Amino acid sequence: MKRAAATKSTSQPARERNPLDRPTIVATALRLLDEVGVDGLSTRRLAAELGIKSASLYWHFKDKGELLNEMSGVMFEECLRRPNTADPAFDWVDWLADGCRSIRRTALSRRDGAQVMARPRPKAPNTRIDFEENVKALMTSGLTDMECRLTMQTLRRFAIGAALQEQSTANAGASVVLSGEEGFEFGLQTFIDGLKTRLAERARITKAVRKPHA
Amino acid sequence: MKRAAATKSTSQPARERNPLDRPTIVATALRLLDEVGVDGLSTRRLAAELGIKSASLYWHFKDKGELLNEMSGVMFEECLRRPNTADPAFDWVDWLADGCRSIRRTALSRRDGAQVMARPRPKAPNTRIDFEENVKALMTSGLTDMECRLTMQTLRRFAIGAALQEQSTANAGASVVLSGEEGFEFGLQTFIDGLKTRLAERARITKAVRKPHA
DNA sequence: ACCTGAACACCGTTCAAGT
DNA sequence: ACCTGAACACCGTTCAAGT
Repeated sequence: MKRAAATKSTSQPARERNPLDRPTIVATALRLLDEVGVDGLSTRRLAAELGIKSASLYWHFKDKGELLNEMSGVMFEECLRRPNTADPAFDWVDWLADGCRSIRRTALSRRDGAQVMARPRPKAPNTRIDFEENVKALMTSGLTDMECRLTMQTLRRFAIGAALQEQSTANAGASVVLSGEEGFEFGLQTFIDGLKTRLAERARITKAVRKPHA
Repeated sequence: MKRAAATKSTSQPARERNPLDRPTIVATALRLLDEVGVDGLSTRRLAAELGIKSASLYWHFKDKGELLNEMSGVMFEECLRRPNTADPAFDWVDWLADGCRSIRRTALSRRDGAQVMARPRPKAPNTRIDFEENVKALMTSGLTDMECRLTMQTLRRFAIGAALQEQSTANAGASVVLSGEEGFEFGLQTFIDGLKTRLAERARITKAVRKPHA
C-alpha cells in the first residue's frame, strides 16, 4: 500500500482536513503495525501515514510509550467479551478458557501483536469496571475474590507469554516439535485442572466440617 | 561508575591490549545492563565500556539481536541447576517448582532481566543436552515425554511472564494489590496441582484396567 | 585476526513559531 | 486548538581501510 498520490493543490497526501484525535491515531497505528511490525513503527512513519509531521504526535501523546500502551488497551477491548452470568447455562470453566484463548488469538491476529499486548494497559476507569465484572463472574466458581484476581492475572500472562513465544523470530527456523496451539491448550487445561482440585478440596473440607464424624 | 581516566600514553581508556571475545563482551553487556537498562544498552555505549568502537562489535556478532540472545542464554545458564535424580530423596515436584522460582528470581535479579530472558536463547548443543536431561528428570513423575516438554515450556513462559510484568514500568504507580510473589506462587501451585490431578487420574485408570471388576 | 573512521539512513523528542 | 520547521542528541549497521 503506497502513499496515495497527492493532488497538486494540497500538501496533505492522505488525510481530510479535520483535526486528529487519539482514537484515530491509535487505529491508524494498529493498521500500520501489520504492515511494518513493531520495530518499523516509528513516530515519523506513523505521522506520514496520518498526513502530519511527527512532532504533532506529541500534542496528542506524551510519548511513544503512551501511544503503544493505548494500542495495547484497544487490542484488549477487541478480545474481551463480557460474561453473561444471567444465562443459566453460564459455565465458568468454558468462559475462563475461552477468554484465555481469545487473548492469545487476538495477540496472534496482528504482526507483533503479543509484544504490544505485553505492554501495560492504560488504567482507564471503564477497563477497571470490566475487570470487576469479570471477577464477579469468576466468583460463581466458588473461588475467593483474591483467587479470582490471581487466576485472571495468571491466565492473561500465560496467553500473552504463549503468543510472545509463538511470534518470536527464532521460531522461524527452530525445530518446532510442539505446536503453539498444543502447548497452549496443555497449559490452560492443566491450570484449570488445578483450580478444580482446589475447589474440590475445599468442598470436601466444608462437608467434613458440617458432618464431623461421618 | 564513570569512565576510568586513561593514562596519557594510550588511547584505550578501560581495556588491556588483548583482543576481545564473545564471552567477555556478553559479560560486560550484562554488567552494563544493570547500569543503563535495556533501552540504554546501545552498541555505542557498550563499545565505549569495552574500549573499542561500536563498529568492532560487528566482527564478533552478526547484529545486536544476536548479542542480546547470547545474554539471554547466559542468564539461563546462571539459573538452571542440573537435577540430581540419583539422590533417593529426589522429588520432582520440588525440583520443578524450584526451577521455576529460579528462573523468575534470575530475571528479577538484573535490571530489565525479564526482557532479556524473554528473548530466544541461542540453540547451542550444550543447552540441548541440559534440556534432555531435564526431560528425563521430570519423567520420574510418570508424565509422558511430550507432557514433560510442554510442562517445562509452560513453566518457563510463566516465570518469565510473571517477571516481565513485575518489572514493567507501569507497576511503579499502579495499585499493586497483589504482590508479584503471591501471584507467582499461586499460579505455580495451581499448575502443579493440575499435573498431579492428571497423574492421579492416570493411576486410577491403570488400576481399573488391571482389576476390571474390582 | 581484530579494529578504526567515516559515513548512511535513520530514530524519539523538544520547542519556538505559525494558523 | 492543532500543527510545522528545525534542530538536538542520539541510534544500528556497513565497509573500506588500517595494523
